[in-house]
Amino acid sequence: MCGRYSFVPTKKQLDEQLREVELPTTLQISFNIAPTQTAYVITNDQPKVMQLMHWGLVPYWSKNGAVSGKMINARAKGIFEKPSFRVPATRRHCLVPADSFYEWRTFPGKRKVPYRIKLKSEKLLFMAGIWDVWREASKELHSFSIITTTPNVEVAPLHDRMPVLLLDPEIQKRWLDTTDPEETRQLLHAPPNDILELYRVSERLNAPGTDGEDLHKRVDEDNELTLF
DNA sequence: CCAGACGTTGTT
DNA sequence: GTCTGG
DNA sequence: CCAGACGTTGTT
DNA sequence: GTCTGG
Repeated sequence: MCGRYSFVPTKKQLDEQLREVELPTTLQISFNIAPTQTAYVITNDQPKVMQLMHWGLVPYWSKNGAVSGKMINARAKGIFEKPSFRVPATRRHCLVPADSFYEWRTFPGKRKVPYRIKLKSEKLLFMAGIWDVWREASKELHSFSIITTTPNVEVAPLHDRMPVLLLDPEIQKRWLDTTDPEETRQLLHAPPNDILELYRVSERLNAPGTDGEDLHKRVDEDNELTLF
């Protein structure tokens, strides 16, 4: 699954992977992006713009337009059958840029230990997303959801879900452009093995609202915790 | 027909 | 908006 | 995802 | 235990 991630791009990553996108004058970065917060997405509607949207999809037919954080993820399997996702899955695709995402392991005593997962290649990740816009009177609320699938071998020891990663620029374009359900389905699969690396990070990450570069620092494994 | 839900994950 | 349950 | 709240009444 | 907020 993906319930927390980071967007702290290096200049190299911006130059190489976001050069076709207009960047805001002040780029909002975060080591700890949590559900309901705003984060950047690149949509099929405006593929040259980084748009800030709320994480946690609010369907266009929502009664109150509340960002609940309930729909932060959408399962790839069955996405067209869900009333909340059917329209976005067809014609509102987006890319969710990230340098890493996080997963937790829970230990007896309820201790939760976070791990950072990133590409070995040091490239930015583009997670597959869907977006929607809710309108009432003059109010507009844009929101998105990250699509999940079964994990590859690196992530499997931590969790049984992970975000769909669109690794190739051509695949990223196809994701934004397609409105064909069959092509959409085909693009939503687990990534190949051996492309990701992961390491333990500080439990300071657990509290939503904390931020800072120390959240990306490696933490040595405890002997007391048998992890792998 | 109308009312109410519409989602995912993890844990036991 | 659309589907499910009663 | 995790953390933190979860309630009412009466008194200061 | 379960819901809400970030």
